[in-house]
Amino acid sequence: MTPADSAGLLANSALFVELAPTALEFLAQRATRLSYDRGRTIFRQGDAGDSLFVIAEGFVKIWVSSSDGGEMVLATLRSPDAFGELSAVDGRPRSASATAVEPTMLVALDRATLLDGVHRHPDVADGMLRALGGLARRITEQTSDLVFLDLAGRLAKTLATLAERDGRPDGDAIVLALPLTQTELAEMVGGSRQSVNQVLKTFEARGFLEVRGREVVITDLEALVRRGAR
Amino acid sequence: MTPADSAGLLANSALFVELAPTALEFLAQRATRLSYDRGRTIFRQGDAGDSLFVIAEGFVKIWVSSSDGGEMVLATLRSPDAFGELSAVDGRPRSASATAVEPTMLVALDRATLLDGVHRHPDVADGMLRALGGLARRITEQTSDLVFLDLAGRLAKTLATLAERDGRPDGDAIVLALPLTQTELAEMVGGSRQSVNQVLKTFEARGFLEVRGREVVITDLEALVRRGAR
DNA sequence: ATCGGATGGTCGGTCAGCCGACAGATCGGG
DNA sequence: CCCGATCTGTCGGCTGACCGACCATCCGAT
Repeated sequence: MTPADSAGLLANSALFVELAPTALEFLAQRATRLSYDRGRTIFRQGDAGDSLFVIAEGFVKIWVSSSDGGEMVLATLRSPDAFGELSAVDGRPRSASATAVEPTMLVALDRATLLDGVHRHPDVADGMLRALGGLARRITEQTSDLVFLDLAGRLAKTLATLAERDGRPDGDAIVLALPLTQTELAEMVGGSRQSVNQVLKTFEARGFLEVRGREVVITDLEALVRRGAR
Repeated sequence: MTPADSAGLLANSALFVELAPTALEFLAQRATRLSYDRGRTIFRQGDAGDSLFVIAEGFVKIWVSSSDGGEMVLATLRSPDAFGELSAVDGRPRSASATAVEPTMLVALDRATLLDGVHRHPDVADGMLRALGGLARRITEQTSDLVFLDLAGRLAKTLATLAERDGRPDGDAIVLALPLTQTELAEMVGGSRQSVNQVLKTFEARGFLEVRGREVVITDLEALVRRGAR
């Protein structure tokens, strides 16, 4: 991947849309490229590290863990999403861990480059501010969902969101070929694996979806959205 | 309150520490001042509005509500804390509501001023980025607490945090004279009023604290912190 | 001083969701 | 293509926490 490729990628990410070509070039020339095998850790909660990553290809999960082994998945991301913004912005330790769920290629920008970019090109600042704002909004919504919705509601909402982003239309239905196990799905909604499996089955019984091995075929998105509404 | 007073206040807030005098003046001259009676709504979730507020005096709670009447308190703030950053940064509707819990005076900066400031004074951009980063970190922690900690753990942690910020030392103990009802305390930790009351009593029985009407006297902060650790 | 609405304290009944356990299905590396 | 490891599906017991209900107390306003 050449710097020109990086520039094209960065221009796609929500962070740097509508960035002037000079600003884009400034960033692209200082970007580094990394690749990770399936299952590889990109960084760990508590680590030092100040890079921001933009996904060129692959699938990444962002998660936190508790001292007694529990895990919670905060987000699943694919190209052209970005992550690692927090440490890049404030220089403090990673607030969560990142793992490549599929073979993944990343473009990395370090803190110095980013701050430099912010100072030289105000549009970069705008992009970063919008990105952090979006992040804060998403987490806020996740927090209130944990309080206001029951497990089935949270699962319905999560599936509906995944369907919109990752779904492959197939007639009326939407096929979700997620690289996620039910355990990981459970960690996304803050529930146990067993309960998620059970809810999935009730959704199937009600005709909202079909579970086919690792695939979930959503047959009634409307109903799912309704079930996940507050 | 004069623009000079505003400048002094803004300089105190975490947002604009170490800001050059010229940048500070730029903001202070464009700031407006507002006051709210106890119980007054500052803005509501879903409203249009693009101002950022810095608290000059008083006590503000930030909260979200569900369609069926539930409420969750995301944060309680006092001088020189700031809020409303999200809409100020991205121009989208308010992600939460803000209410003055005590008589409150605010200094307001609107989106146009802020973006202008970001472009003219890179240090303003730094401050905003740090502020949003801190916000995202706090909410992330709150989310994982909701998943990993039980009600008693969340309450212990919340009380410990409040003690650090709002506590008045009294010998070995720390007196918390919160303008919060137990219902509001429950909304802060995502529990019911009755359960919070019950947990409070078990903490009292174990000698962690004493409940004296609206006041909570923390006698064993260490124990509380331990109970709230993951 | 008095009154009414808000707040605090407490009790059981009920239930969503956790957990351990186990069998069968499926996956993917060699 | 094979085999161990991982993942799915399901059961039943257990319990943290919610919820309605009720009374006592407090506080601010008249």
